[in-house]
Parts: sequence; structure tokens; C-alpha cells
Amino acid sequence: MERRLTKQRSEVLEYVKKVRTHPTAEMVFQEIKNKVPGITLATVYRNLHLLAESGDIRKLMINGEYHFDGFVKEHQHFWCIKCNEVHDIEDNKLMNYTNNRMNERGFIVSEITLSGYCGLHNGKNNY
Amino acid sequence: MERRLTKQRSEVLEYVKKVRTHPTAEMVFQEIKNKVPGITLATVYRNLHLLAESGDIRKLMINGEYHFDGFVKEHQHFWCIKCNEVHDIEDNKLMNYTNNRMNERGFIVSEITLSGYCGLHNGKNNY
DNA sequence: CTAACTGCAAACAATTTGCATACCG
DNA sequence: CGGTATGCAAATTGTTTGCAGTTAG
Repeated sequence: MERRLTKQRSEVLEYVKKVRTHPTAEMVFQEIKNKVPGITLATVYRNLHLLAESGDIRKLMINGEYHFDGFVKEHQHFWCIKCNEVHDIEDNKLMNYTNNRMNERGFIVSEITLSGYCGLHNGKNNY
Repeated sequence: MERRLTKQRSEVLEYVKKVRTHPTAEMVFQEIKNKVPGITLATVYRNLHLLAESGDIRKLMINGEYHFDGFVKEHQHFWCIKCNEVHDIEDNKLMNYTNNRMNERGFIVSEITLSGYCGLHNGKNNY
């Protein structure tokens, strides 16, 4: 199944690649619909899934919604319960430690997703 | 808002407490509907959420669905992409390490959710 | 008694699908 | 051309809600 480069697909990809906000399909749709008149949410979904499948972007399931991440270098995610934002965590030590501990138990870890309170909502600064 | 102990609520609680399978609302409903004739999925949902709110059970969002866990002692979860099961991980070292690393960055971790391949599906035994 | 709870049906939100048409390579 | 991809509308899935009747304390 060969892939074609349509206006819709390239705009979806470009948008997800340029932001670091882990947008949902709906957010991507809202942001690009002006540049791609007539585009549908269904098309955005289809492209996001295809792009994730081909490894151009990552697909995350956070709090019951898909979020998409144009940053494909291995990293982890943290979802803040309070501000509802997804933060990138780049911590090789944490990744290695987690892999080692889990490998010992026979598991292979492909994703680490943490949740809790981010810097702005950790109680030290909670106004 | 005082809580009452109805047949429906106690059966939901009892079921979630007795299994270690992290059932969804639908699964709980299917398992108890014979013991509680006439019970509705909506009632199961309402009770699961109330029980989670009061701390009697835990509520997890895994792969886009709520799962419920009667084991309330602090622990982590691992979701196997292949068998689609949620495994309990009890690893205080991993928890402490993760907390420490994340605290340094100003985050407070309340949940650790890993995903990947469990022992039966880690490629060493993948038939 | 009376506020909490229930069943029922309808509403919802996120996502997916069928199908006829459009268009990339 | 031929098979991908698209728009549109309808369908699905998981979950929540409004409401009138029921029940625990």
C-alpha cells in the first residue's frame, strides 16, 4: 500500500511536527482547517493514524484521548492532572532504570507514561 | 453527601475487590448482573466512580477505557499491547527512583503506567 | 421521611466506517 | 488509468445525564 503525499497529509504532518503541545486530532483539525479548506476531521484522523503507523509521528493515549507527538526521539510523557497538559520528559537514566527493572521481570517496556502534578501545580506554587 | 450501602454498590465493590484482572465497567456489569437482577450499566458506572472517589478502589485509564482495581496499596501498572491485559507491578525501588528523578524536575508523580510486552509476549516466547 | 440511589432512555464525546467522488503518481 | 485518499454522513464505542420512581438510614 503505497502512500501518497496529499495537501491534507502534508499539512497534518507539518503541524504536528512543528508544535510541542501534543495536540489531539480535533486540535490539529482546528489549526489547519484554514490552510486546507474543506478538510474533514475524519481525514485528519486517518492521516494521523497513518503517519503514526509509518513512524513519522507518535500516537499517545492520554486520559481517554489520542494525542499526537511530532517529536519521535525516544522520550517519556507526563500528564498533569491539574493543567491537563502533556509534558515531554527526556530522562535516559529513568528510561534505562525502568527498562532494567522491568526486563528482570520479563517485561519489555515501550512507553512510560507518568501522571501527577507538574511544576506549576505541585502544591508549592498552587495558586 | 452520605453514602448508602445498596445491593448494587456492595456487589460492585465485592467483585472489584475479589478479582485482580482490572475489569472495565462493562466487565463488572457482565459478571454481577446475574446476582443483581435488573442492574444497569449506568449504575455500575456511577458506583465505580463513587467507590474510586472514596478510595475504596482505584480507577485507571488504560488504552482509552476505564479499568478498576480493588487493590489499593500503592503500585504501578503495565499494559501489554499484545494480550491487552493490565498487570500489577509492585516495585518500590522503581517507584522511589521515578519519584526522585521527577521531583528534581519539579513534578509530583501519582501514577506510573508502563506499556509494552509482558512475559508471554516479549518475543522470547511469542507463539 | 427524605436525600441518596436506581432503571431507563436519551445524550454525549471521541473515533471509525461505508460509499461515491476526486486526484496522486 | 488504477488505486489511494477525500468529504460527507452515518455508525460505533465508551461514558454520562435527566428524570421519575424506589429505598436505605
